[in-house]
Amino acid sequence: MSDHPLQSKSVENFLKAVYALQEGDDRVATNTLSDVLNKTAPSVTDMAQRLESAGLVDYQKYRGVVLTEAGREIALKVIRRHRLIELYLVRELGYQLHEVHGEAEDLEHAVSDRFVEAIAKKLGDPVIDPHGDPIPSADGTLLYRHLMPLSELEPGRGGVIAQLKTSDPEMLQHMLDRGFPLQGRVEVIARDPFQGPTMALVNGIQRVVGYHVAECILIETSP
Amino acid sequence: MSDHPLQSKSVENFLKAVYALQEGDDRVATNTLSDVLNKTAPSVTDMAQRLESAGLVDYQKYRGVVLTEAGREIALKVIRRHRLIELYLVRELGYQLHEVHGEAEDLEHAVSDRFVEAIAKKLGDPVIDPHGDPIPSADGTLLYRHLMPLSELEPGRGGVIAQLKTSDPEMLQHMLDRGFPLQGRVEVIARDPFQGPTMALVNGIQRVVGYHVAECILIETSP
DNA sequence: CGGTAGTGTTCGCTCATTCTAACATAAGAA
DNA sequence: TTCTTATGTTAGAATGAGCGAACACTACCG
Repeated sequence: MSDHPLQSKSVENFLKAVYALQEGDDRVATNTLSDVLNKTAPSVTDMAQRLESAGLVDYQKYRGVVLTEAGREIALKVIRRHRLIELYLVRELGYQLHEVHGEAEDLEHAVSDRFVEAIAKKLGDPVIDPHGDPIPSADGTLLYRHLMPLSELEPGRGGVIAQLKTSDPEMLQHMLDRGFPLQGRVEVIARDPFQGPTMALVNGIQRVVGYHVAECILIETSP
Repeated sequence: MSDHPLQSKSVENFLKAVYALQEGDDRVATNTLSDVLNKTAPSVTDMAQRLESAGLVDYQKYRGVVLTEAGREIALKVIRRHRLIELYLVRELGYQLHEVHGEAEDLEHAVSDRFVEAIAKKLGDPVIDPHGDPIPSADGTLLYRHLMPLSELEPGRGGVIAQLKTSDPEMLQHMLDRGFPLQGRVEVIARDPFQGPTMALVNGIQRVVGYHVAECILIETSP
């Protein structure tokens, strides 16, 4: 079942990265992938060519890659695994939010479909992972929410913290340290210009956070 | 932490196999390993040489391998992982006994120490896995029990089924089908000669099982 | 003691994944 | 448009993991 011909850790990570970087129909540059995957550019080009001939991506010399339908399916499956595992680690095994990414990164390539569906069931078929990312359903459907970065919310506007968009454990920890937990009610008070810090009320307490971090705090806005 | 230089799936499986085959100080033949691991003989020799120079086994040309202390440590760690995972799958995720081996076989190479200790804790630091095998403790200690194969128990003698010593899901299922569950109280009634079937009472019900299967049903004997 | 059957090793290759160094192309500045 | 810098690609090599075919060693039989 999960023994497709080309299904190694590197392939899965490659497809996952392409999926993440490819908004809409934009082609993803090999060098961008090389950064994200921490591989040298030639390695990426090579993988792109191999996956092209496996029918998982459409690769064109000097023009980057896009996922084919087959590639997208695998990417979504891997993402489903990843996010379910993260949630499972938090809910069942007492992991802290900042610890789960690394662990899931390895496990997602080792678990069977049987395992994934067992934990999904145990968790009650969740659609949101502990970072607030949507969990693709088994058939590849994603919950859609219109979220805005905290950094773009006008003073006076507010909502609920819906997603902490970073896989860097340090940044995640920083967000929590600064008092921006998932599900927190937030209202922007002010923002300094020139990409300065944002001041906000979170659950009634005044908080401050830098611009680049605020970009990664996504808000489900309320009127 | 778990990023030792040479720690791949193949290495871990190799060490695990050597551990399992090496009773006492006997050297393990490369061809025996080649059978167990489902690899060709040259592959095994090759691995033996690589692990020799990594200091994990003592390999001597034409004389097979034995684990070094370092190799034994890794083997025990992998076995601990494997057995804890099996128990976890049964207890927490509703797996059937015959399903766990395969899944654990993959997961054991992907989980972190953090994960292993989290499930160990959740399970209450168990010392026996769902097949009745002892689970090595974190520092490598194994519960010792003196067990006898059902096939060697004289008629009239009995005890408790302590271990189902097979990793073949089919055989495992067969044992359960024939009415020999772990923890069952068993008393041998009779045995046919020439490696014939054993007749026994299990939890008061009369059961029959073939010789080769009875060899794999281990009994904690009572007087 | 010598020869053969069986066991174990070496050789030479392949594939996947990665790297560095050298080359090629595209795109914007002049 | 030409040139330069950015960005990408090929070439060539290494490593880990395997394989089949050919060779080497052991051990036992006579």
